[in-house]
Amino acid sequence: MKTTREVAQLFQVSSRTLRYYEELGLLKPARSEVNQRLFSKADCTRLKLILRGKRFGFTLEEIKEMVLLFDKDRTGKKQLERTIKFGTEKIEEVEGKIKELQEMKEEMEILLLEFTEKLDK
Amino acid sequence: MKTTREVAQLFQVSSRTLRYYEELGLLKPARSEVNQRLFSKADCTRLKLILRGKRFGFTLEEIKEMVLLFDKDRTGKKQLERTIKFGTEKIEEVEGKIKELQEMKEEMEILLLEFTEKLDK
DNA sequence: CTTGCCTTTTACGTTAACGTCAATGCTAAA
DNA sequence: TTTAGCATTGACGTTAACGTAAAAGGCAAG
Repeated sequence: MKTTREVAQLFQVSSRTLRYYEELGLLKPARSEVNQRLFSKADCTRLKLILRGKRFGFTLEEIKEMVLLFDKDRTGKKQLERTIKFGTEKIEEVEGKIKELQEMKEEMEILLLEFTEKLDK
Repeated sequence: MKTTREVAQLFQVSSRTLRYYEELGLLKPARSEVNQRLFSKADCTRLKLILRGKRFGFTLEEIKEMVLLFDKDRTGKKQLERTIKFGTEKIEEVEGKIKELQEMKEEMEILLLEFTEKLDK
């Protein structure tokens, strides 16, 4: 169990950010006897997911949607089917992003090559 | 040469957004005799780059930096070298993002598999 | 010519994602 | 016991990226 300060340092975010994520229902750290936040390993994993989502331009609302869907124990068949559908969609989105990034990379490499040639001659 | 409305529709952004990008120096469309914006093919290409950057969570400031660097004719050797260094860094960033996305995809696929198995039995 | 639809600039409004500050409280050290 | 160093909850401030409304003008149709 880690304190706010520890987690903040570990992930390079402010304590305010952690409180904000809790406010939005993205994190639910336990509390000590004196009401201090205690982050479990699961909380840290979740935070990692949140920060990764952010790095790819997802909003916190979108991230919440994803985290909550993949988090809860989906028992009912209907629920399970919806989760699977959602997951499949998200995976396709990610695939699309990967393709786009690869295009981007190639274009940048071509540009870079041109510049390098200019430099060489 | 396309008008604001045409470009806006084509890229699914508002006219305000186009004006805002011009305000920031990201776009520099020509003007007609009656002072209306005219977007060349180059402007459209640039807009495409901007929107792609946004989709990956870059801020408009970062995008501006990239667009301007890759845009201008870099003549001086020093300038060229700096551009190449910057470009190399950016490509590495993109590579990192691709890797991370692939990890993300794999994790999601594992999760999905678990859910699917639950459903099957 | 005037009505309607487009554009322009100016300027204030809005929302997400925090930053920052104040007031309060526990507690370990001096 | 007082001082210092943490954490807590409000609550107001800030910034990026636009939205939106107002005022003015071009121009083609009726």
